[in-house]
Amino acid sequence: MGFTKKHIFDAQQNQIASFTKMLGHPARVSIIQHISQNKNCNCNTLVKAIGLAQPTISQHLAEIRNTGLLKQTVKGKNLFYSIDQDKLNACRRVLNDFFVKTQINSSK
Amino acid sequence: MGFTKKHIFDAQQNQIASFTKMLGHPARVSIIQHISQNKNCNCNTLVKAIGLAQPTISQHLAEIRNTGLLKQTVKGKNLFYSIDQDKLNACRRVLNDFFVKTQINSSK
DNA sequence: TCTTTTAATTGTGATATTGCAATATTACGT
DNA sequence: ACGTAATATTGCAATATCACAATTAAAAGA
Repeated sequence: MGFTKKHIFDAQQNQIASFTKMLGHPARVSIIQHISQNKNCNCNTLVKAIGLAQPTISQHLAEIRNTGLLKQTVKGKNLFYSIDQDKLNACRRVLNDFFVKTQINSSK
Repeated sequence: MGFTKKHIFDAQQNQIASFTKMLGHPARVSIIQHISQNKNCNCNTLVKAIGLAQPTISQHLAEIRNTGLLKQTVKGKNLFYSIDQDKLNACRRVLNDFFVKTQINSSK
């Protein structure tokens, strides 16, 4: 087959999987960390800092962007990225809820 | 290429990516939820509850097991799974640390 | 011993992901 | 208009993932 059978799972399970799948690559973890720690972080900055080719970084950025975690600001030739804190908090809450439920019920 | 260049990232980034990658499939999210909510949960239970074929469930279980998140108890013919709470807590702390750092520094 | 149950393993086809070179696009500077 | 810088897109090869049928392995019960 090769594709995930998403339809047999509920919305919350797919949401958790979607966010963690996006985080499931060290380059994307690193990109998010860089953006959160540096103002005026653009694609070139990330290419130099991380050491992957420009198309590769651009592609990872697109995947992060697709989850809604990034905000963009155009300044001249540059496209600066920042983290959408509301979206990040929402993801954090969903994951936290998952952890809480996975812990409480297991103590029965 | 096709493979991840893990060596250019640090241990923490790879650890976050490794755990979230494991969580990045709704079947594995569902399996973990089932195990945490039911005592005496075995492979067959999960096959019936989730609706994927036995080898598929077994394979997902193996991926979760490889991150160290599962404990096993043999009772007769059955192999019951439970969540390793220490491991889960460790993953939770690492992820929480990631969230905190991603939020605090972005407010500068 | 033979059958049944439980679960892991193997093999395979389909699809997705990773990474990059080459190219295209867009906008700024001259 | 032209050159340059920044980034996205395209195309491609290598590898990984997903799902399952068939098989194997191990243990329980008759």
